[in-house]
Amino acid sequence: MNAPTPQSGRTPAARPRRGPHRSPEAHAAVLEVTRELLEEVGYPKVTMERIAERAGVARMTLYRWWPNKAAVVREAIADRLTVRPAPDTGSVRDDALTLLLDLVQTLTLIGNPRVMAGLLVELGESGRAQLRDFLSERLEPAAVLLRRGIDRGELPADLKVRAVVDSWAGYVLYLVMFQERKPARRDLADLVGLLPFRTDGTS
Amino acid sequence: MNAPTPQSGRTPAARPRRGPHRSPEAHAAVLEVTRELLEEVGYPKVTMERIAERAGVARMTLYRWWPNKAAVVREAIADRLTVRPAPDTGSVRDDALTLLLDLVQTLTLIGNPRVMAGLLVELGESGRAQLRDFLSERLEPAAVLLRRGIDRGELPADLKVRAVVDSWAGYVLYLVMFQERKPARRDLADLVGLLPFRTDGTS
DNA sequence: ACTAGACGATACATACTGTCTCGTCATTTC
DNA sequence: GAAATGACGAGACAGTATGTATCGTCTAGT
Repeated sequence: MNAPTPQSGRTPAARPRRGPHRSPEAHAAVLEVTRELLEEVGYPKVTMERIAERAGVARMTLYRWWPNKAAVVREAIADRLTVRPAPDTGSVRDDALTLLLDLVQTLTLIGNPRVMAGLLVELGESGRAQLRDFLSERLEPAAVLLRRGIDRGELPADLKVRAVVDSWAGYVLYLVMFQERKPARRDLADLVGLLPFRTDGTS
Repeated sequence: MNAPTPQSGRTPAARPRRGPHRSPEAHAAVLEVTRELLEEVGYPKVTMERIAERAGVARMTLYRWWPNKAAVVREAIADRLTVRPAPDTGSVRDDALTLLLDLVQTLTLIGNPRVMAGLLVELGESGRAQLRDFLSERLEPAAVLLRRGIDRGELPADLKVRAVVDSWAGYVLYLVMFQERKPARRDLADLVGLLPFRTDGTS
């Protein structure tokens, strides 16, 4: 979502500096510990104090690098999320399943209610916009995949790609966040099976 | 979700009591003000102090009737949610659209990120279970509607009802909560249009 | 050797939560 | 009416969180 080092700003050529540098171990430890704590005790009970203690740093050090708790949490999650291109094995049915399984993996972390809820709460307007963009970006490969299916004649030309993609995203988020259930391969296959394939309507 | 008066407990015959009674106006005002504040400033900034101030009661009065802030918020939202049966005009396509439009209305309140996020955060394990049950209950009519369609032959017998319902719920929640966009009638019609109607495959 | 600066420790102001106590006053029953 | 019941407001309080400021120390680069 955004830069890993909030303060460094622009230092394109990495001009060497005097004195000691920011400890990379501490940085990584903080993010790791934050993720652990989020899952263990839930957002409200993740305090700067607790993070500092378990990461083995002073609380001041946290405030030195992050403006507030929300920023720490945001970065802790952000550096675990990547976008992958849509697979292309020739079968929309198979590729869609692969893509959805992958999406489940991503959203199982971000969608964990203990994690996501805290984010949504503290994130404020701009943070929510970031999240929105992240999700959209993360879903683009699904749209690509569907359009490819249309081009190849596997799917009807008038398929509402947007509707399908949004319903897929919603499906996964709904199960993970609200039903707190990780959809199985079978569930996802059912979901894909709803698509109006031109060859052989049902499985 | 639960009882409107947390403390009254069991008083089946409403045995008359001496002295003054709990002010119904104050009670209603608190809930109303809480809803207002949730939308205005978001969960974290909704404090007991602010609620009390705007509702024109003492902070103590809040703690007299609710154990904590989460309880106030929960009740404030709960008394705005109801379950309605599935419509039945004879056409699954039309009925589904009606039902989805109605679902959007409900989830636009509960799904407002400012509201929902706070709930998820503070609600804890049991609260999330309540929410889960509420959503499931709220979605049951959709399943009924689809099964009716299958019985009447409008939809194939092997339709994965569960998958459709969950994807509908997810779709609406995703748009409302994450994209912060209220789906239009058109969008919902597209969604319904994805169903594999036996008569006339596409719209 | 010198020095910038990262880090830890500590103290601090502020804010919110939730508890407690007390005095006042409206309501309901006798 | 009169008395009792208890809802309410006001304020004090402890506990805990956030976020800021200051200082001394120690270390990695020049």
